[in-house]
Amino acid sequence: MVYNEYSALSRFIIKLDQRGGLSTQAQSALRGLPTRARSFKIHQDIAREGDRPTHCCLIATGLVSRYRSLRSGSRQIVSFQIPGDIVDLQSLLVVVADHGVHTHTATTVLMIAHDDLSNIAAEHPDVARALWFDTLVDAAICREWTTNVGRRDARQRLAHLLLELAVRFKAAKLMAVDTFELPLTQADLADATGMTAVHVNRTLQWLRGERLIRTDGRTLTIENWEAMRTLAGFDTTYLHLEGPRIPKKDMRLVSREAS
Amino acid sequence: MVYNEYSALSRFIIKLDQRGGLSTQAQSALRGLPTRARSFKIHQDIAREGDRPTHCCLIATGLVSRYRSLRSGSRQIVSFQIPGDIVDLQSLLVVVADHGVHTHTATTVLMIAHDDLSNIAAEHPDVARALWFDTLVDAAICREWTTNVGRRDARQRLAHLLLELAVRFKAAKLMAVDTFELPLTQADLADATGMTAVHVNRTLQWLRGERLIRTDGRTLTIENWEAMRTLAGFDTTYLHLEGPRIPKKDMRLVSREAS
DNA sequence: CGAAGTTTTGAGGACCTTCAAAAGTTGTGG
DNA sequence: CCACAACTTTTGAAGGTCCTCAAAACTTCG
Repeated sequence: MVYNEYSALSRFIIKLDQRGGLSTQAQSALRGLPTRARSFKIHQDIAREGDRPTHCCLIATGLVSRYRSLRSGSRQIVSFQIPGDIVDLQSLLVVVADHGVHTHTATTVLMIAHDDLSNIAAEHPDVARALWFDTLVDAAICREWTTNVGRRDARQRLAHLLLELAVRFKAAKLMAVDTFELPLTQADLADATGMTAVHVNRTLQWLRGERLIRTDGRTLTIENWEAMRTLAGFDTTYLHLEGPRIPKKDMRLVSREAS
Repeated sequence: MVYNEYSALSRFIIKLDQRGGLSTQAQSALRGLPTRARSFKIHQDIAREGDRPTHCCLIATGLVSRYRSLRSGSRQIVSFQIPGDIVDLQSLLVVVADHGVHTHTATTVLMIAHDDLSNIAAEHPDVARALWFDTLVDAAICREWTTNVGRRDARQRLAHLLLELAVRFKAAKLMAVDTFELPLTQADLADATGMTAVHVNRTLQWLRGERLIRTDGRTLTIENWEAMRTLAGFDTTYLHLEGPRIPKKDMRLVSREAS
């Protein structure tokens, strides 16, 4: 998987466009965004709790997680972000980060200054709407995670997480057929599902034994989608892949003065 | 606690204003919003999963929760909303609701048509920003809940939830001193913390025994804030009570054409 | 090739659940 | 205003899921 900066920005624009329909002006404005590429090694923190960032990070390549850490030393991963996602879009409005951002692979991001993004959102109502929608999907995924951790047992939890990642990779065209690279350790999966690494190990063995998944190194294959979906109670609605509600033409979220 | 419609809308406007500073024009525009009051009995569903709502609901009086229900019959509450909160602000952009809304007391809400709210957001950038910020705080609270359910034990979980509610009630000026009405059953607390009602009961007894809280019917008193905070690892940052980052004056999230 | 990290396995135990029933509270209709 | 039903809280006992600790096997990487 190789991406250059152009395709990273493109991926982002395509995602926004699929979701809400971006005007061609908005698209070219986004393409003109000043960005600065930055590389991170594996297992680095892109941001820390308490930071007051001035830039948003668009993931070009790699996999990152957002996490909260507790005084006890334990960690809860609250989301994964894949190429085309903006990490910390919320930082546009929220001053102080309430969570950290961690790389799970070598990662390149495009840094976009808050001011630049604000300006484009100001000039292009459809961009503002698309960005807002993005944060709403983020929230919906988070609600699903709360449900996952709160009310499902270990097997269901893990199955649900793996299905979510598979569906998101598919939607982002990062995955062919049923197999994808999942560069997460069992400890990472544990931090995302509220389990221990040991129990993740045993649960994965069970999923493999039931022929629901197959693993080969860091490659994961969903062997039996239907059984996985049934087991996990997985329903893609919460990912809101269908895009936002479009206001009637004269009811734009944001309108220019006259018109 | 008695509220009329006027104070409900006021409460909402005050909250937005505290958070971001609303222009006086924006405030009066919001005050002029056409609303329709609607009453719900206790234990009713204001909305269901799969709904496609056309209105947002501003809570005037009462306590409601948003929840997801699983095929297994269990339920996960993903947030509580109190007077001055808008439930389903996300429905402005997200077509199909991924969760239900349930009343825990008799509740009155002000229904605000999506179109009306969109229009005001379109004309007043500071309103659009305030609404967006509101959804971001919602997401931040959800991340904290995921962490709570995923990585804290029963005592910490329950303490954390009670502290959050106490702090939010205080911020909304719905609570004097350390005592407030909490019209939730132990089963409700269980659904919010991912526990069983039985274990909530035992955990509450422990909290009472340690003199951390006191209960009298549906009245809850935080007896020892400091010990509760330490126990739960509670830090108010995630509630973002300080309000949003304000873009530089010519860098508004949304700008009128000329200016 | 050695060191560090990851996966796997085992054993014991803790936390929390489940089931069941009693005690207490609230709400409703006669 | 009492009686009764429905709900909520409380208690007990038994058991299962998941955790902790520990160590071995395996993999990755410099």
